[in-house]
Amino acid sequence: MKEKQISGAVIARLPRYFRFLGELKDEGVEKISSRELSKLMHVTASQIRQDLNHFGGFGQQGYGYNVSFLYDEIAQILGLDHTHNLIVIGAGNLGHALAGYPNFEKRGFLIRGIFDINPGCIGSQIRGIKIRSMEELPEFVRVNRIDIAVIAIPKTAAVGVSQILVENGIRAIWNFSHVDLPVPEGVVVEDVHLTESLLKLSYNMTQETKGALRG
Amino acid sequence: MKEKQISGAVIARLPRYFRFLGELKDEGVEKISSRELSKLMHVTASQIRQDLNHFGGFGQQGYGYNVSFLYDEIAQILGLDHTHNLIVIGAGNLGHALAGYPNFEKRGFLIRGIFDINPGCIGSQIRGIKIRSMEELPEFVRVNRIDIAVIAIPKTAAVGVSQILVENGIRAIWNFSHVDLPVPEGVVVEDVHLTESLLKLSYNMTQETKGALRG
DNA sequence: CCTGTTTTTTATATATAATTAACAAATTGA
DNA sequence: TCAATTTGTTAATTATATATAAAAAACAGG
Repeated sequence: MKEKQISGAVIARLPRYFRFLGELKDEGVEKISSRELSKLMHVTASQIRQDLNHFGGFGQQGYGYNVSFLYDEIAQILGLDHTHNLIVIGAGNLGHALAGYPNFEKRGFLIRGIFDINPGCIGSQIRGIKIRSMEELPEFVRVNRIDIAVIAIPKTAAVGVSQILVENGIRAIWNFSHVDLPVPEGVVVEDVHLTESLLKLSYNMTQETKGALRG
Repeated sequence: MKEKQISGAVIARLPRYFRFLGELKDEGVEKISSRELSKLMHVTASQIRQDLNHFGGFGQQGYGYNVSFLYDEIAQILGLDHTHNLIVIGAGNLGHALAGYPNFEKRGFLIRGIFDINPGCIGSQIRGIKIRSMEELPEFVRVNRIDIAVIAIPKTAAVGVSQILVENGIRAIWNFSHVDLPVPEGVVVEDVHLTESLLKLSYNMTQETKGALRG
């Protein structure tokens, strides 16, 4: 009954476990111990065991973890046991790239629509999905029961659009705009701030250079 | 003389401070206290003060922080006081989007070349930058003193390309492929694994739904 | 079909790291 | 001059990661 709060750090590692297990599964590996997996992933075996134990005892003493079973369990934990309805806001370069990425569909994230303000591109298609005008957005989200919206528009427009989305029942926003979106309790936001990622890279590179100069 | 090791968590927050300070600067704000900034950024004032103090005493008691000065200081810490030479590997949807993003150039990240294996697109241009064949890559990196390579190609090719890059003196890789790149000491990698980000979003959304069902 | 040894998980304890709180010292501005 | 601010820094708290100990299962050999 009581909720065990799982830390964000653990959650953030889960998709990586999932990726490695998927690869092992594809290679036909049947079982793996935390020690073997730790060598593969370059994390401690202790951390792997503790992370997985937050969600249940998936392993067996003396045996290890069954790759296929663990893979399926993590898929369920990540919410991949059913499909999700997605829309992409913004048909610029980035929106185009995201809408055209086939791997998302493989995981059950189905792109139902693309929206843009530019009249020049409205009506054209990306991978068979029509680009619609922003005026259609509110009704489309409600009628098609859209779960997730991908925001790939400039920051000046992003906050306003996110409000419209929230008002019409969106449950999650994958935010690529350079702004922190204010959303009410219950709506989930995952930020991908590419510029910030590049700046982090720049910092680390600069530090390496300094280190090299010192010897 | 001795190196104070600054934690990754602090580094990861630095670009966000930089973003907010940039916005304040644009709005003409001259000074700000850690308390005001904390309200704006939704972090504790204590954390702001402690984070900034890792790099130096930029503030003044009774006054706060000078926005413009602090902005410039962080820019320097992030390595933005000089330009960087970039190349993009992969002229697919994502490579296209990244190569076409004007904000990177504004921050001093200059895209010097784009590379692809597809003969169909070699020779064409993105924002005036020619797409070249992969055979030209090694020499191009050396001759043009490329600092950073953006990897936007499938994982099957990514490891091989990263080795070529390292051999020719690349110092940092911004990795969008779904694989962990093995690089030697001194070469920096920043991963942007979009699928993993989406899975994290999916998990958090799933949890919210469960929470709502319980009431 | 046991049995002892090895493997490996799970549970627990310890160590490390990160965040928040507290406060003295400095500065401002009336 | 003095009260109100606000930093830099030290201390306390909380969170996270690692190491250790205990329990369970597997397996080889008789």
